[in-house]
Amino acid sequence: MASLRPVVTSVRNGVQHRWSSTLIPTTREAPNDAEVPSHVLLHRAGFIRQVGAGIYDYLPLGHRVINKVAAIVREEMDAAGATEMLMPALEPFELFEGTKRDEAYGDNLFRLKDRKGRLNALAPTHEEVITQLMVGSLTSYKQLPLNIYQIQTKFRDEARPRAGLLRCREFLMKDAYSFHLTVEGPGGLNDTYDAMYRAYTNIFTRCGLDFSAVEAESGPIGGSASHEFMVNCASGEDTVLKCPASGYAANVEKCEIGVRPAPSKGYFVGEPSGALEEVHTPGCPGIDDVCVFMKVKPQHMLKSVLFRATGTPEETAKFGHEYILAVVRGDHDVNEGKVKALSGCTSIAMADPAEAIAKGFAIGFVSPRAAVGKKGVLLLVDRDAATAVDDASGKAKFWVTGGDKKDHHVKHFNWQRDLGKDPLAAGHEGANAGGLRGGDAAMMVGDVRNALAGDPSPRAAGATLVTGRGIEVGHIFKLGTKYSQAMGLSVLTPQQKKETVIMGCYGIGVSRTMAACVEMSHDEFGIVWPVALAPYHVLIVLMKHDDARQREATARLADGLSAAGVDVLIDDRDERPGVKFKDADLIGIPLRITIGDKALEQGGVEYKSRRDTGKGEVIALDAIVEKCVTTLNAK
RNA sequence: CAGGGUGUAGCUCAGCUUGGUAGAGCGUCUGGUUUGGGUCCAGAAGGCCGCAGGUUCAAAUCCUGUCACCCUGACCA
Repeated sequence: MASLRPVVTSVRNGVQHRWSSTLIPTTREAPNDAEVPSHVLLHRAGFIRQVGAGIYDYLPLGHRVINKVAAIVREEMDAAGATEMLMPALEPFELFEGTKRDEAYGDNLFRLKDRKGRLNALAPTHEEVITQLMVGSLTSYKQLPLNIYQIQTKFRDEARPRAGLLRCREFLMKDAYSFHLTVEGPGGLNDTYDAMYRAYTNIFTRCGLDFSAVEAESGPIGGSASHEFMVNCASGEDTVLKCPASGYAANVEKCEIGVRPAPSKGYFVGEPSGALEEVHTPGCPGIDDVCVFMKVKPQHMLKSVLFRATGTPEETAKFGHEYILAVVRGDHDVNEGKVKALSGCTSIAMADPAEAIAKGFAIGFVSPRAAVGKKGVLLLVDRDAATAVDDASGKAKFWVTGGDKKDHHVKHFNWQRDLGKDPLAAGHEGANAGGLRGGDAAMMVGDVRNALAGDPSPRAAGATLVTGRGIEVGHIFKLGTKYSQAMGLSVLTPQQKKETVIMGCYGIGVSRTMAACVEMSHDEFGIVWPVALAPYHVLIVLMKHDDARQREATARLADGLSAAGVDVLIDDRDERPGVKFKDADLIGIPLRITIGDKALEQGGVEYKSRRDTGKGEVIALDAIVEKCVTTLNAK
């Protein structure tokens, strides 16, 4: 039985797989609930199948792509000094209670009871688990810094899974956690954060993706600084803003706005555009409804959004206000992070409508006047809303805003005449000491809206921001001590003092990266994989699967390619040529070699790149391996 | 969570308004034909009409409930 003895080799060959021996269920039509290109194409090309809402099978082709992404991630993480481990997806629920993330995540956290009735969670991410592990493992500064990662399935009970692999309830993620004694200096958090930034740049570059690194909010994970890595793609669900002059880039939640020139006459100063007039606007609580009903443009409306301070009673008392009313122009969006920053209140949420109505706010019809004469209401006015003169036309600014009673709006609102107090009054006290106009301590002017294309850049004078769309595939955070503090992770310093460990965390959506790549790189015929992520490098299309000469040429070619480290898929199906070519375009392997009588008569085979149109070129059999390797390496 | 939509063959869908024993195309299987961009012909298999209840002599069809999935928003390391 010598022939059955396993052959052990250290030579790294590419694989040779046969279409007829694997599962590649291509379809002519996609299921009707697939809408985005990546979902349609990954389904049609036989990479994925839906199992439930936000839950997918990764078929052999899909799995190979996932593994290629993961391999690149591993190489770059390892090269950056991180080491891999594996944590469980199933965790005792108490872990999340300890850090209050059961509340922070809310319904997004999968909960399940075991047979003993104990509550467990399916992990959406692993800060608690790894911090607990470190509490039992780290004792000395000598063990730091440390950067540990894993590639593992994550669970999030998304309110609305959508867009195929782009927003799933179960997905594959690489998450890394780093531990430090200091932020600055050698071995500090900043060192590792920068190393991860470089590693991520390497990873997504090697994947062949067109991406941007942008400044971001850190979200419920908490922490101080954060960057998102976004695949640039018109169909992306996130908006990013960039300054072409300085290279500054940020997502819309984070993006600062440069200096916006103040109105020529000053904030709030100017004559009314007409007599204040009440308009009956039945059933029109929204800006869009009112604009249609009253035939005004959104930029002539004042939008007032009510927030409530949600800190502890002590925190709210210290803050001094219970509600915050943010006013922006009707065509602008309130930015919650900027409301927090300007107000100085760190925990706020949209006010509960019922509660707000009970407090006298006519939700849906609120104007800035609603903040006047009530106790504990801070009024924040965006710079673009705090004007009374339209500098472009030189005329009085025409404002429509809420009537502060149900189903009514007012027009010709003027800040000085109609606010109910003098917005120019002196007395800049406390939180309002920023020097901007804004009446008393309960009123401020500043930046509380999302940045838009055309806004001044915050990093380069004279430059304006441009917008693009992106798909988030990576996110790095400086966590600080949020988890180490809560869970008691500390080490002894050289001075023999206990010091709380400083942490960072670094995520990559592995399965989402596959989908983002398809979103970015496809055409009307199918997927166009970059070489690095393609499930196979070369597809050999065997025209006559039972022709001896063609089979022999195919075998020789496949051996040559795989020996050179090239992954080969052989389409050996008994199908008509048209079917095979259509499927070849659909699954998007970078290089296609057709073996048929036509080219063989000339002693060659037909060679075609997926990106090229047309029929391809005939290459001599003894030159084709080198041609493929050269082309693949050049990409 | 709010609003909207869809559940009929592996996939795309028709049939439902007006109740009468289940249809097409694609795919699959068989035989023939064809053989370089989703051939052509003939035949076959394949359905708890999402599930439960109700109305009726009779329900894919009407009514009630329920579940699932999708879209828009809210939400979202």
